[in-house]
Amino acid sequence: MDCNCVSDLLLTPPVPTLWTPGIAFPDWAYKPESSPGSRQIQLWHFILELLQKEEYQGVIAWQGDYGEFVIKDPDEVARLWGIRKCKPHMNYDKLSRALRYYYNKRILHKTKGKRFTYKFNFSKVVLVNYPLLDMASSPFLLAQNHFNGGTATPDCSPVTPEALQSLFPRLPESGRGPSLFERSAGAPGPDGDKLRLDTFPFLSSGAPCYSKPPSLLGPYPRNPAFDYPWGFNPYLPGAFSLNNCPKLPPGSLYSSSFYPNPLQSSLSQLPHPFSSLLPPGDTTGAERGQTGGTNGQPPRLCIPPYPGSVPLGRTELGNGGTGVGDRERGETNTSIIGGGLGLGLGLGLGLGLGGLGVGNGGGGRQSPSERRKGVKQDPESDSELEITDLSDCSSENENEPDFPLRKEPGVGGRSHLLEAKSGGLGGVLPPLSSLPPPVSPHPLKSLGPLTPPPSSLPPSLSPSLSIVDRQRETETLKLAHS
DNA sequence: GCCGGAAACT
DNA sequence: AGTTTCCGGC
Repeated sequence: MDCNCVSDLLLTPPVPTLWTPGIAFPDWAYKPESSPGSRQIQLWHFILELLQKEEYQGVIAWQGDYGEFVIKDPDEVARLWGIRKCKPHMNYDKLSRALRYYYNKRILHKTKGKRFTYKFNFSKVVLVNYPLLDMASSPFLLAQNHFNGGTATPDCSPVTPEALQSLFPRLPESGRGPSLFERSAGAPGPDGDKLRLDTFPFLSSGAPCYSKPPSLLGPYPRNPAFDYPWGFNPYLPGAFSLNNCPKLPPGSLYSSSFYPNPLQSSLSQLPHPFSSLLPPGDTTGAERGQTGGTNGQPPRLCIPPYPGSVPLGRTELGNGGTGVGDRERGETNTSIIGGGLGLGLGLGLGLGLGGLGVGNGGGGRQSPSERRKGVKQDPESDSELEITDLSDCSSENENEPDFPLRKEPGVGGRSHLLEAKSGGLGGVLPPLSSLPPPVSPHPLKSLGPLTPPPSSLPPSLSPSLSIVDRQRETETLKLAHS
């Protein structure tokens, strides 16, 4: 029997579902071209997913520093992961091994001295998620530099609303609070909207812009405020569902209602350093702990007051950065945008969101005991087997027992929990009380699906294209169009 | 508990 | 590639 995990649901209907407005992780993020199974959820995705859900707070939760989380119930997390991956024998030991592989990738690192505590390197996560982002011209980068306190170079042109618009042509309009756009009279709709720059205070900067940001050239001193400048927004409703192992109606997993308006949520949850720059009146309703949820759900984010604004600037970071070298270990929290960009531009954004191996099932895989000479008993024996909603999640090996199941916290109620009306974001935001320390959300993340690659587009416009190629192509197309 | 090598699996 | 599985070592 096959394991109907996420991949199955994601693979058919190819793109549309994935491009549902508001989806946190666009289709391309899953690197469909990389391998047949590239859409399978990755562990860190899963971790983030758990982290953002209140029902799993007792299992795993943000704690401590930015991006730091504690696995309160390792066994349970492992079990859930096992369910997701259809690996009945998953345990914390194995899961943690997988987590350790993230050390090298700079996605995670261990918080030394704290049991079961890890920390996300959000910028890496972001980079991984935004391979298409033109970092070279992205004003966001500038912001980063600004926040890093770099020095200016003369050749910076301002970021115009038009520029932003071109960068993020599909920025949706937020449903509540200050709109991200100002409608231009003549041209309603996305194309007629102008991005409200005041909504992106962090984009502006009178400060310096760099032809080559220092932060890209190497590690920079740790500054808590900038640890995760483009952090993955742990508050964002997940792009994943815990229970996609069982057959569920696709809608329950990826319907637009499942996701909040990412733009709104992201922007309203500006990264810590940026959020502090928000104009007092410009934080969206979601902020300041208002009850603002459109669905009556409490807002889940808290944006600090706005100390002032900064002028705009644009940078020309043509060549991104240098590669990042060494792995980050321990508490040293370096990297971030610098390293990330370097990796992204230099290495072609190596990490993909997608895992490999389509759901799968099948396979004539040897059992561990067969594989190894040593006969080792699986600690998770069949003794406590139970079956719940894993019915469709067969083990990869017919001989293997099913999952030892415990109750799944809120699995059933999650979808409604996460429900958010399109355009509204409050609904999915976690309650302030459950907020981890302000972690930087990633504004771009929501902008992500800059444009779902229309099926009509030439194949070359596929996500697999390099940033540069893509850019060129896009421009070419534009020209052709005009 | 945590680490990371090694090999296998998808 | 991203785990999964196992394992020896600290």
